[in-house]
Amino acid sequence: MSGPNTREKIVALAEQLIRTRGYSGFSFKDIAVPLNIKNAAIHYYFPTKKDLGIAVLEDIFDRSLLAVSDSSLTNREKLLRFVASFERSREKGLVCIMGALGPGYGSLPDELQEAAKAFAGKSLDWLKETIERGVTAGEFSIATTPEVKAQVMVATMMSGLLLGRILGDDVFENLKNEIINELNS
Amino acid sequence: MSGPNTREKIVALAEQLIRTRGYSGFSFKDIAVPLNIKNAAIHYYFPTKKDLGIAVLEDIFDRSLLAVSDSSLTNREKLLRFVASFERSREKGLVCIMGALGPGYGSLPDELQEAAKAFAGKSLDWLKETIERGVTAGEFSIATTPEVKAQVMVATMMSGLLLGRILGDDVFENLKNEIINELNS
DNA sequence: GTCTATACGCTGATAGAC
DNA sequence: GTCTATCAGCGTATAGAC
Repeated sequence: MSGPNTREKIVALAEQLIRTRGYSGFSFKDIAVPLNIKNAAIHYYFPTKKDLGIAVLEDIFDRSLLAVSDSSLTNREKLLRFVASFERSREKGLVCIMGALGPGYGSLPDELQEAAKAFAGKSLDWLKETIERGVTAGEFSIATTPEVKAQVMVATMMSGLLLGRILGDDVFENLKNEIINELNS
Repeated sequence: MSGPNTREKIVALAEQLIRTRGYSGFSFKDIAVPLNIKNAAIHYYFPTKKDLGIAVLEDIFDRSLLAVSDSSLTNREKLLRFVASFERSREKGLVCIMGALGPGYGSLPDELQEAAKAFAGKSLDWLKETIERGVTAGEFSIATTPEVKAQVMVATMMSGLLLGRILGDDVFENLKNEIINELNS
């Protein structure tokens, strides 16, 4: 009924669920029903829930790298794309994956914790290097180290999504603009 | 066995659980077992899980107001106390309550969503006013409006806790210091 | 106030047919 | 690949005894 790309549909829906309810907040049923499959079909692709979680993390990482690795872009443009990706999340009502996994982090399966840690580390490394290059190229300036600036950027955008959910779009917009404005100096 | 303050013990443990695992990540059993009571005893105090969640939120709000409402403090000192409260959370491995509820916000019971919204709104209002007064009194200066500055402050501290969990204390320290440094200008 | 007992749907997961 | 059938355990919640 659902074709040969069931696996991808499962991952896509699982991502959405994790990013709206958290890892402990979704079940196999939440995937099986909308996709018109049985939970046994999910287990065929992903032996355990943890495996599904890891697949989601890998999928997000691949896509976010792709969205941002166009070498014809300036470093400033890359960072703006990074910010824009949070804006698209906001529009869909999703929080970022780190924001989704952070609260329950300590009670996640070990492998999933490691995957999340690797994801976060690689994201911050990419940001740091992009900021570093942008500064060297004179595209913008920063008031602190590239590393701390990278942390401030994710922290602000991540919380923008979280607070935006609770308090409304204005908060997200304000936070986003703070980051963009600082990229113009 | 547990005396007349069972209710308070339940709320205290529930708070800890919500702030380590999220609302959907803890169960009545997680409370009953360590407290040596039966889950029926919890239901005696809190008819539903949602009621317990709301009680936790109210408890946190009362305590955080108390910690910060000493009128002999300068506004700058009050803000530093606000920052320090996140530091204590960090030491205990807890995220802030907004960070804990944000990810699953849309799937929380309606009443709990409203309580969280009210909590967040009141916290930001207090911050905004304290910042405003501090600026007027010449205790420090800000580069944006008090409202946006308040949002930046919570956002940074909140994410500090979330990212700190995944990536380690350094990240939290960096983020915290960014906020403190800006209070020295 | 706290317990025992119980309801009953949901949970992640498995075995085996097709 | 997907299904049916089934599992043991956990989830919140209730009734009624003490």
